[in-house]
Amino acid sequence: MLVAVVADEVGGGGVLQPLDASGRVVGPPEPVADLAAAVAARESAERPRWVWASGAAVYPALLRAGVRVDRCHDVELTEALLLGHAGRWGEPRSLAAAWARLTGAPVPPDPPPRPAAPPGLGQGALFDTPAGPPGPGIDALVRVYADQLARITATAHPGRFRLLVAAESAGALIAVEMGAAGLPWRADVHDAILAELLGEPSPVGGPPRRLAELAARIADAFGVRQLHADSPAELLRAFARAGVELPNTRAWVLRGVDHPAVPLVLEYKELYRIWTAHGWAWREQWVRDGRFQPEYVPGGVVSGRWATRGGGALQIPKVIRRAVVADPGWRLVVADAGQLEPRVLAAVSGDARLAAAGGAGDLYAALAQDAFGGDRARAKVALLGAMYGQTGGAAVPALAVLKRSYPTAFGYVEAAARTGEAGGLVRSWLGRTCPPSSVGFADPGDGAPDPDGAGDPGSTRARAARGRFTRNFVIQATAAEWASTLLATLRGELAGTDAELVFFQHDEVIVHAPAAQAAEVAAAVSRCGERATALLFGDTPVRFPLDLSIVDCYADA
DNA sequence: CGATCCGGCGCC
DNA sequence: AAAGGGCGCCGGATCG
Repeated sequence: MLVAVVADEVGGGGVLQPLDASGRVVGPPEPVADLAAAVAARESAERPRWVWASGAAVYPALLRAGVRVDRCHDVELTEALLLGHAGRWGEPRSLAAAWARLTGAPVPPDPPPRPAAPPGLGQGALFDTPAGPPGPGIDALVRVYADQLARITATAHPGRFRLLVAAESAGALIAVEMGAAGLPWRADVHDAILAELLGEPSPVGGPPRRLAELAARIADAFGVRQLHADSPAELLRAFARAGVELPNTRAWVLRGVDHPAVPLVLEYKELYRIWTAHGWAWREQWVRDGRFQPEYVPGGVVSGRWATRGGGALQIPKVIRRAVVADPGWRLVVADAGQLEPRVLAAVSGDARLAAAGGAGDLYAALAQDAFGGDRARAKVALLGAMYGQTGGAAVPALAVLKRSYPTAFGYVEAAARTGEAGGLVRSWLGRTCPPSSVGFADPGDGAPDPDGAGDPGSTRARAARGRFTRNFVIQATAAEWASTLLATLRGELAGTDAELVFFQHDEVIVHAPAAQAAEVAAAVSRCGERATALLFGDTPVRFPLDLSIVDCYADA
């Protein structure tokens, strides 16, 4: 059963429209005065798949009203996937835009992305329904949905694309729920970490004690009175005065320099970053009532990975993770898909020999045993180099071994690279399509000098970069699909329990669960990993094992 | 002056 | 050891 739903602009009402399995209207539309109540009643009665314009727009208000739904079809996310598949990446994806394309009307641009809102803000209905012309009605929604079903059927692998759409739509629900739940965060532990690393905070908002000390010692080492160690330009000048010419001040460049300031600068950079990116100001802005509540953006990355808006949730430094602590009587179930991308390559390429290695718990070790004379490090370098497009350094001989022993897998990523270099598009396993090369490049031919050709899509350098991007895309995007599928099935398993999904980072998921349920949750995560593998790849010999731990503190996982 | 670019680094 | 893919975020530098 399907039910299309649109929310009124104001007042909390809306319209429901039952559909049959093929998207055809069944009976008249039903205006309701209390949309949340109507959705809740229908959900408990028949668990329909809800068809709506955008989960990100519709679901937060429902969730605030205490209504959870099991399944949905997210028209906006689906439109983006379908446009990409048709090589029309970047065209407006809103329901209004899709409706306009269907009727030949002028296509409205998508609204600009809303800026990041710290917790406590953005919770009002005001933010969900910004003032503007009324959106398309229920008829438009129903017809765009039917059109999307037809376009999905016309894709190269409709079954896979349906799975992609379902996982992407589920992701929209999970993102809203996970953002609302938040990651358990102990502000007192966070402060203790900061005090230990940085010393006392400055009362006037300046650098904390240890940073100030380091800055003074760095200035001393250069024999100057004062120096902004966080300014790359000043650092370069200071090193130049000391007779050291550097191309930049990146950490790995500095590590090769013999100068007494180097270890101080490296320590300064590390601590400075923690202070500015995850220090006291960050904690005050993003942690409320013991929870860090970032806003997740499913499909926010072209490869299908999630992004976040504000808070840097996907870049929490390891040292700060000690502040992520389960509530008393609860546990964190942390699951990490180890070696996900090489396993994806083994599965999608159809390379039987690599797939056999992928059946092992340690793929790199199996590879080493099979073809690299037992040298695990070399096997790892070869596989990563093949997926990232590495062309130089120690990876070269290892890549030659890989090419000889696993020609099918090697050929898979090579073909993706050649397609990209030639200006073509590549797709993930389920059918997500990469953006065209024009995206992300400045308009060429504006007469600006560009000696190395970095910004010119036609240059050798740009073509090579494009090849590395498409090479990686087919793997990274498929890995994201495996992870989304796991997440969607796990959400289903956790429904009706007290356990909550609280974090998701590319290939890693955290569930906050009552201690007594933690073992059961861990088993569920395992099952969902196996189900994701079967849904994507059928009966592949490749395994996708999860590193599972049940801990009080994220840092102990 | 604010807006935008860029270097640098955190995560995967 | 060196360097390939994807991001977000910060502050400094620079632009208009």
